[in-house]
Amino acid sequence: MSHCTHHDHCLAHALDQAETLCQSHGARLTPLRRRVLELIWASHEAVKAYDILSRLSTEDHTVKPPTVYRALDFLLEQGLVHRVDSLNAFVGCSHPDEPHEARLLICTRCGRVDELATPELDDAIARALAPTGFQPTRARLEIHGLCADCAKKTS
Amino acid sequence: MSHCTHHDHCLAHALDQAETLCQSHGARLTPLRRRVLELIWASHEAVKAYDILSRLSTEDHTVKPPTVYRALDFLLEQGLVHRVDSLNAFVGCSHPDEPHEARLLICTRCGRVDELATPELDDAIARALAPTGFQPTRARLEIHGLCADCAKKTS
DNA sequence: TCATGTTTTGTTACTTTATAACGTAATGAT
DNA sequence: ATCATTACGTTATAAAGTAACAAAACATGA
Repeated sequence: MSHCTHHDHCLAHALDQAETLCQSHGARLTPLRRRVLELIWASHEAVKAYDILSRLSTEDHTVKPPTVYRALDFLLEQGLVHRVDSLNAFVGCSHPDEPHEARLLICTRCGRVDELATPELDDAIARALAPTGFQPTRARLEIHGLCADCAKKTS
Repeated sequence: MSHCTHHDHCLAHALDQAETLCQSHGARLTPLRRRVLELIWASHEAVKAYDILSRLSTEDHTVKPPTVYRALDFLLEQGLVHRVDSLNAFVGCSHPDEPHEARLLICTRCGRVDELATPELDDAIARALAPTGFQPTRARLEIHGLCADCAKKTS
């Protein structure tokens, strides 16, 4: 998944997974919601709500902001996308089958966003939190820098 | 610092530290910038730019958004405040003397924002990152939940 | 099947958050 | 005092997000 020579596969896989997941959750992946997810998965970069809006607009001029934000809300609820707070943007979740917090690696050169899924990190956060008495409900980590590919090219 | 019965001390300390730091960095903590910092330190909660704006406006009606955002940019550059991406808001940095990444604990009940400064966490992030080849420049962690005080009250 | 409640989408209007661009004033160094 | 630099004022606009209500689609039991 890290090197994606045939991005169509990522896209198709993401959509398949979304269908399956929504069915098992009794959630309705409507054509609109599916289309938005598709636009988000058009790349591995974070996509802005208004970019989705303008792309949808070329197909259907009636689309307005609430349409997009509602679809995004749905996708967020289903865990199919993550919001990238530091960019006001949205990115497809690479493993929506098991719910998790967003741990994002954001390349400042190519824009690619990857997820960092390691239990060790979660443990470390839990351990750091323990002595504080803080009861977490949501923990989001966003790391900016150069992805491995871009680091190579730049060095 | 966690229990702050006399918040005036936090405020005074923060402003003193800011003066010292700016002097040692050759940066100018102008009255305006100082006032914005003061407003941010008026509480331990994250403050929105437009709230700062409206408070400043009661003193001086000429204040416009760029004024506030420029002051905020300065304070961010100097490491005197952190931006809370998940809230579009700003909070005073509790230890600006040693530069660091934002690791924020945000209480969803009382609004208080604290910093979680443990080298172990930084190490864990570095270790998690190592095998990916990702070269980080910025890493922000924002944890929402109940602070120790509010957790007690709620349980 | 059709009446009914629920969910989804359309629509209008607006709020909140943030920045670009350019002019003026204050400051500091020589 | 002059000049360069930095900070601040001002106007306008861009970008991001939501509230509120109407219409359409769907689903489900009588």
